[in-house]
Amino acid sequence: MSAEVHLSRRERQIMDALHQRGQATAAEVQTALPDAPSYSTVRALLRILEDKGHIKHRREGARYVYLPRAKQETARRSALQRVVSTFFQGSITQAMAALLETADTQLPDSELHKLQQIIEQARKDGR
Amino acid sequence: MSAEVHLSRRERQIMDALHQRGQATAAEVQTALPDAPSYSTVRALLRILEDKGHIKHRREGARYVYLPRAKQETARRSALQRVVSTFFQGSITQAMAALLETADTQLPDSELHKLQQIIEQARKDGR
DNA sequence: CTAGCACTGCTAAAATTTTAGCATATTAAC
DNA sequence: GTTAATATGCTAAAATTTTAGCAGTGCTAG
Repeated sequence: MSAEVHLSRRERQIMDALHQRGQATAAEVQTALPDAPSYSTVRALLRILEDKGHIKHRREGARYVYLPRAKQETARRSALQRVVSTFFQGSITQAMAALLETADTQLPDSELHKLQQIIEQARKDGR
Repeated sequence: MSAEVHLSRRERQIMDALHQRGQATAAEVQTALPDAPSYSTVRALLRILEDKGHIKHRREGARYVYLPRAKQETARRSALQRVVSTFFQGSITQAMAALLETADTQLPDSELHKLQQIIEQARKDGR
């Protein structure tokens, strides 16, 4: 379990695929990768990632199902923090504003309403 | 200018440093990198990134100041999209909710108020 | 129980990335 | 205009990453 924090290009791609899906078999990961490499390549990388402690696997019949070791919530949080600090100088408000504009189409009013409620709640909690 | 989209580990680190700062000299990039490599290593990578078309440089007296070639807004947008699709199954609302909780400390009420206004505006625009 | 299929483990070669160092250029001070 | 300090350009070696393929294992159908 090397404590390496910085993933290589392929390793990151695989972690992304797993985060997106929650879990996946080697074959699923393979098809999910850009410029999909050979099957045995994917398995080698999965083994490396497991070695490094980033993922774990569960046996399911004949095969392994891989999943991230960190809780989804933790992974989400740190991904967001990275983006906010790298691209928005740490301003959560700015990031949220950009997020609103990111939508391909306008968010449905119901979603916007939800957001208003969430923020309203945060304001109350803050007191 | 190879059209390679997927950056290597170091390349990504350098792009992050540049995005965070807007622009930087080779020396500044060097100190910004985790496990800072030698100066000439940084210069080599900067040249490679420029080759690939990801960054450009401006001469400033004796030295170069490097900066991302993509507009900040574009970079921000695609970074957010990646996070939303990888970690939030595409749900902007969920991402925003998580963002609110991400704050180390509660966001100041004034910021929350700003957000409410932004959302209010979005609702109006949506009509 | 056994053959066929689909999977994993491992090893080593290929490809890419990362690195240092030497050669050369530019600036600024004197 | 010389010199010292600080840059960049380039090349090739070192290190890491990525890959394929072979050997072995477990499942499942007949």
